[in-house]
Amino acid sequence: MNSSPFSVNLFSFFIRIDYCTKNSFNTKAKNMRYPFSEIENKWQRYWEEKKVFKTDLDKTHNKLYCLVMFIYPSGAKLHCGHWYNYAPTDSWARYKKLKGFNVFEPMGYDAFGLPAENYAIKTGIHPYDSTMQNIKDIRQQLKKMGGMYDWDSELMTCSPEYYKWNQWIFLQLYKKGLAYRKNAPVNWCPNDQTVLANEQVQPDGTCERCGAVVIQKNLTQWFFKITEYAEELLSGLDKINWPEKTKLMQRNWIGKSIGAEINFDVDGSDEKITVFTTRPDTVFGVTYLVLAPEHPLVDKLTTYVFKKDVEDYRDSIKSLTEIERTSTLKEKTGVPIGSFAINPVNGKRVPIWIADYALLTYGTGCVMAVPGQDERDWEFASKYNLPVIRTVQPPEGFEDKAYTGDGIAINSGFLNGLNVEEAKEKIIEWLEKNNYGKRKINYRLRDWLISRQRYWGTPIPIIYCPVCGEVPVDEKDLPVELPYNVKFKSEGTSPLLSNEEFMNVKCPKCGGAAKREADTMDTFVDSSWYYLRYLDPKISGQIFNKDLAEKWTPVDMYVGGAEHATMHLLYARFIHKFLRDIGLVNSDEPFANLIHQGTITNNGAKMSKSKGNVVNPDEFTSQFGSDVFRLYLMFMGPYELGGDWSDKGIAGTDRFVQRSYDLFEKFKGILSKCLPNENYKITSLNEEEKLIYKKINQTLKKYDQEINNFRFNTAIAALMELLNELKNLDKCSDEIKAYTLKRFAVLLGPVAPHLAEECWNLIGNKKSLMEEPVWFDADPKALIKDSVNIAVQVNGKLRTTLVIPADSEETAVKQSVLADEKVSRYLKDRTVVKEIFVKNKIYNIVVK
RNA sequence: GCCGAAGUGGCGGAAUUGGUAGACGCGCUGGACUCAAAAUCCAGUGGGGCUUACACCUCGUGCCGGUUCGAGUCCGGCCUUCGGUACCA
Repeated sequence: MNSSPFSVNLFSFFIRIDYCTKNSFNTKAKNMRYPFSEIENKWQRYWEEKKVFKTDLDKTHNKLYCLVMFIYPSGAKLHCGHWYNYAPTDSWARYKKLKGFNVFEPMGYDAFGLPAENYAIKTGIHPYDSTMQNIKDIRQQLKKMGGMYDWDSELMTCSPEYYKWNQWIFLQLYKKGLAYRKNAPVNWCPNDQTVLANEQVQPDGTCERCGAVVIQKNLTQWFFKITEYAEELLSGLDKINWPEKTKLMQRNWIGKSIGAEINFDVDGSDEKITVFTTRPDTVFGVTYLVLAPEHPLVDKLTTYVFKKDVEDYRDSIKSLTEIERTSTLKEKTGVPIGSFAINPVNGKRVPIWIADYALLTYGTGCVMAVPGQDERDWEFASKYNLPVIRTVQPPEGFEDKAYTGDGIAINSGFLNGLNVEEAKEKIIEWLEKNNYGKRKINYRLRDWLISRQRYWGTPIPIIYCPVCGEVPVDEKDLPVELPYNVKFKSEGTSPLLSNEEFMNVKCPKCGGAAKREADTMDTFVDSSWYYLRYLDPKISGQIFNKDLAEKWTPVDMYVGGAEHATMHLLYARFIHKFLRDIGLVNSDEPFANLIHQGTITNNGAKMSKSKGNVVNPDEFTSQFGSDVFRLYLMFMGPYELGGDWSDKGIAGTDRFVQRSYDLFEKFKGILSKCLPNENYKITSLNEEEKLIYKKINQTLKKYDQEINNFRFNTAIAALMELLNELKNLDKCSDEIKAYTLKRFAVLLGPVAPHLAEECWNLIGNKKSLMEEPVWFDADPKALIKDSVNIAVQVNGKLRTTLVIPADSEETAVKQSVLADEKVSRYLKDRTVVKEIFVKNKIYNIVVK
């Protein structure tokens, strides 16, 4: 080589490059100590080829149905939020499998829905095509995650074999009068161009899906009569193990109120006004009645003089949005209509008003106003100078406003002197006896509006015939297939209208020309019974395998987001109860246990494609592998809490995996050297062995408790503590090494499934861990502590800690306590007043 | 407004029935290895004080008060954040 300066430079330059490359290769090699990609592929292939996760559903002994809410196959694919939902739940399922349960964990696709259709409007790509593509991608991602899903049970709601049974359910409900059509004021989302159920409108009056402000429209729509089950939906909550807050939300949503209906005659008219009240005891204090402005009686009862005022008032209400109108912040408004009602209990003539605070959709749409006992009535009465009569004696010092508490009835004729509960009973008896009213329970829950003016959903199986009217499709003609060719222009009418071939049909009754219903069903119908179909998703001729459904439901563990509290989780309970009533299932509730994973946000906002803040798990799994990522998600914090996304700590779980793998590599094949006993006598072990033997057994116990209760973060912390302790495994006999590593590998099984299989295999096991599940219980003898640390306090302040033999009695402890200089110096020149001793915990001396 | 949950180091978070606050991890600091860096390993790591040092003292779980020998934990009154709900008679 020529030694010109140039070439020397060039040479050193190359050396440098070479060096860097080598180093970066080394770095990589270091990172690759645990070849996750190879190992994960290997075990995923093994599980799949050996059908390790195919559940034998005929074996119902120890059955455990573990379910996560199925996935909406959106274009954003799997994001961190999905992983956070699925991976820990899968770890729980694996834990149960290792413990010997026959676990069924299926996965499927909630494949109908708006986003795919909106995507079609934007891009022209058909919802079917985009959905199928998304499912294909998501299935691959799910497999890479390493879930133990039984892929033979996979289902998608957009297949005719599935949605046929949505239609079938519709027809069964229809037969029983539980699916019906009515004209009603309904929620309309101007952005999604469809109606929405009450449950799908957010508190601020926006659309649950897209956030647009929802408006009210009067339309004729299909409803499911969920209110028929209101009482059972309420009482059933006491029988299921769900988070209290979720049950409370459902209770509030159902909103049961107990009271009475009271009939008021109208002066000079044959009409009666029936009001609903929870406070019939206050009826003597009625000073006016209020009707909802839209109430049909208003037209009949408004007197000539008041006609214009009433019309003007109604117009002024119309210009307000529903949110403005129903906002509690807004001052109540109203006008009198000129008529008077007669109070049945005392014959008093009271004016009838209309006001925005009376809602047509609740109760009878008519309210008896008792300003003395109701805050809203008080506010209204003060504004319009209406009289106030107190009927319950307020406590002394009570200031000028409505009194809603308990007390003695006053100004109330034959009720005087009774307390609220007694008065309620007595007045209801009186009303019923005199035919002026009756006991009545009302619910806030409304019927479930299931029509959607959209394409990508289940067609409603109804035909409209000019002669026969509304005719249900015959069951044998199901499914009413969703045609492929339609125009995806969202114009507030159903896209199906654009397909003549679909729309025009012969009437099943008379054979004449008729039209199909062009609306589709709310996709929450699909998700109301999918857990039953999973058990035999290909079954034809019946909605699901009844025999298996009776054996396998209710679902033992259901995991999904809390945002479904008053939607999916309510609808599914309703449909389950209906299916029970028509003899298809034998349980009252679909989900026996429920857990909500917390929400993973990104910069404070929920991850969504539209917000552009979706964190893609692929970047982490390609760098660290699935196990490290799963571990990290579980280690982040309490599962039910969620939190804001940060990848800051992922290095910690990566190190844990690397170090664990190193340890097993180091003691590769240990089981071929020796077979460890079930347990060891502690006294036969050397000091290091003793410590490790105790630690592994303590960990078995702790881990078991933690993971059983979905406390993955502390379960993993226990494994990390164990691994730290295993630094000294070298100093143990081969038997103890084998004993410990066998158990450690099993503990890794749920939380790091691929790593665990590899480690299990490394130490010399032939069968895969998941193929032949193994679990070890802790040796109770190893859990016994022979010495404990007790805290020694003087006046409640920690002065020292002492190591003493476990279960030492007070007198023995006292000696060592008093002998300690750190303690005795605080006792000098003081008198001991009291001594508190808690065995194995604390010795506290109180001095003066 | 009402209902529910939660506030603990620089950060994520631990803490059985009231009994040694800060497990585990991240980050940071120092050291070892290296020509050097990365990786790895070892040690330290709540604030303040004091000491040559070992040690010791003191304050600390959103704020104020209470119960108790002892309070992150129980009680009363607030503050903040996040969910749910919105005139439901």
